[in-house]
Amino acid sequence: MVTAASGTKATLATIAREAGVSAPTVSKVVNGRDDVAPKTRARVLAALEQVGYQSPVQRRSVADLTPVVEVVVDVLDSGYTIEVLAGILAFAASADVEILVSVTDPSGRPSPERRAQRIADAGRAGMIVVTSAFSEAQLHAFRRRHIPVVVIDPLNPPSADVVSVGTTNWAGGKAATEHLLDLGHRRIAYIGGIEAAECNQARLHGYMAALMARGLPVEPRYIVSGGKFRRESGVAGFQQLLELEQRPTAIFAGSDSIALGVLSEAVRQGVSIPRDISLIGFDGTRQGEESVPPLSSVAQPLEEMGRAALRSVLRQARGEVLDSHRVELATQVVVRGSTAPPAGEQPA
Amino acid sequence: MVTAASGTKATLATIAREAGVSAPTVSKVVNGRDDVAPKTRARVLAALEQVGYQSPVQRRSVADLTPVVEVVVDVLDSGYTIEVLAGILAFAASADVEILVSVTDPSGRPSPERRAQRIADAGRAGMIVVTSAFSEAQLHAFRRRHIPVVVIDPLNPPSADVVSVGTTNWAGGKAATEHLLDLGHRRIAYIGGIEAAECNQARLHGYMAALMARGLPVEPRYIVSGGKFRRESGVAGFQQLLELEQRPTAIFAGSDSIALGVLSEAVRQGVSIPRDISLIGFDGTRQGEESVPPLSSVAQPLEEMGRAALRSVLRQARGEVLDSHRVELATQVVVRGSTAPPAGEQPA
DNA sequence: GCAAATTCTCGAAATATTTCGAAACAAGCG
DNA sequence: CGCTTGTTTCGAAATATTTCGAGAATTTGC
Repeated sequence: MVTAASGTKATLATIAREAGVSAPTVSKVVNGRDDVAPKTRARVLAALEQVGYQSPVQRRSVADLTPVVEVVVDVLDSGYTIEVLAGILAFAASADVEILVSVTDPSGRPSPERRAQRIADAGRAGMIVVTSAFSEAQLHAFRRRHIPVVVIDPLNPPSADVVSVGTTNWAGGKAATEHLLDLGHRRIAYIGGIEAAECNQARLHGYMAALMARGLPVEPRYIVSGGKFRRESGVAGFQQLLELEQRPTAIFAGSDSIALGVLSEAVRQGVSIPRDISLIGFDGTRQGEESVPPLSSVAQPLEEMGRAALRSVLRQARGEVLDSHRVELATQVVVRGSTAPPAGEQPA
Repeated sequence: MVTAASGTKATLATIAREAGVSAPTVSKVVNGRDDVAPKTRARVLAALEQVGYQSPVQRRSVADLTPVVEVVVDVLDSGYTIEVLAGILAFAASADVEILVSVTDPSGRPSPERRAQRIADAGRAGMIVVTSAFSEAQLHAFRRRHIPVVVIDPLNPPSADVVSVGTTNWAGGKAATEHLLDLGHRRIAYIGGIEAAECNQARLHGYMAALMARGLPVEPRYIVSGGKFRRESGVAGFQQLLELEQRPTAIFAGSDSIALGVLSEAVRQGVSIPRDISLIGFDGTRQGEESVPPLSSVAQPLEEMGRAALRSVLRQARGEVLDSHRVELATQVVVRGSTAPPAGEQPA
């Protein structure tokens, strides 16, 4: 992209001559006005690309203004999102960046296309997408405008050229299941979140891998999925599991929110946790820590993820080359009060 | 400020002639460049004032760009803050406003003065301060620049000319206490948050008013305070109350976070809630709703408060006159599972 | 199918901003 | 006090953006 401007600096007029249009038209393209025909726009864009032009306002804005990074979240009521956000904000304060939070309107009111357009036009230094599905096309639109994007725990499998931050979901799922196996459990259920989500798949497969490694069968009736990563999924999933002839003795929930749903439904049904059924969540949120009994969980370094994401965005904005397009932080099984050996058995 | 431009529209050149400088100089003043001598700047500013000039970028930015409102929070880990923020974001999405969140750095790194300066310069449409203490001087700085500010649940008592949104803390404190009294409790404790905070004082006085109205004495040993509105305060406060010779039979906690701290410490100490001790919180957060047992609480319409604050900011930004500088939304006692008649007694 | 109305494109002219260098002023030094 | 050097302030010229109107393209109305 670095074009050695041979002698003369690139000005609007240069581009205009190159593209065979007037200077105002080039200005309009650069500033994203919409009164330019697509064909003309393309021609100007090509010329722009060739010469590597930067408008003075652009030059200034990267230098002076404190950069603004837009964070897009889907819902704000999960402990997960909040802790990631807290990590981002903490790092932002020390890095002298401002954070603009927006919620993906489920109704998709400002159409995704327009959204992308606006974020780009508003001169954001970058964007962090938290657990939301963003189409490949949209992400591409940002890349074309050189706006760095980092996706945290992408729902869609991270394509090679999107930077993403996540955790070792597969390893975490395996570790959680192994923890339950080590306690002596053999009938272990998995209650998942959004079925197609990359992280859900990884956790589920980690769970299956752990079972298979011990020569245990994977029982489809013990795998519940189809909801979201939310309380209600836990409530519903637990009810479903209770109806089985042979109940599981332990449950691995795909998120802490789901686990908390299981927990409250268990209390309602008179099932004691961990005496009757052991329960382990995923995320390691503060909410899980504070429940009664405190929730065993696969802790993700949520705040660290937020920090890592923002750090990566800022690096990209500064034009540094990243070592890797995918950062995976380690998960860790945290044993608290919701897991115990199955009734009447000793740990293996 | 409305000056009838006689015939000719105001352009930079007009101002320049008026002030006896060149057009570029006027441009620099308008755009806040710093290579203009203070004296010259003043002269230009005066001419600008006279004619009432608005630069085209200004004209555009007020019309086109979606306004940005800055939300300043102190911590992001309380359910309170999050729900207020959710309310703000929900309303923002429908009102086509963007929300910039910043956390008040406890170290106060970018000095408050500079912060105010920057927020003003960055062209924010307004600002919402959540439960943070902002000095009168700072708020005044914003008012001078015509940037609307709304404070949610101010720590300092709201001065007459600052717009604030809050709830009926006194009435809520009274209602919570009355609920416990109605159940038959007579020894009722109060665990407060930040002692000097306006809302804490109001809740405490509501509590005292309810006791006094029934002819009951206010026992200082039943009033614990000095912490923050956080879990730890509940843990510590509960421990302190347990050491009393005559334990209270009911506790009114100054916030849900505090109540959750009490709850977990009670479990640890083997005290059953509500059988041994009744507990009621304040805020009505989702976290309280989801605890075991679910927490009785004085519900504040948190999301509604966020919405109300943003609505008020936008109204002010539009130049509308507000009916009132203080909005108080009603609280409501929500009885869930953590309150019951005292052991061995019947409700009155 | 054609004229009228509307919308879309684009560039000339008007306006605004940036760059850059030249005065004006200030400070250090022999 | 002259001279150099550095800094500030300002405007001419260069560059960029906006406005606005005229033609082209498209839709609408009949």
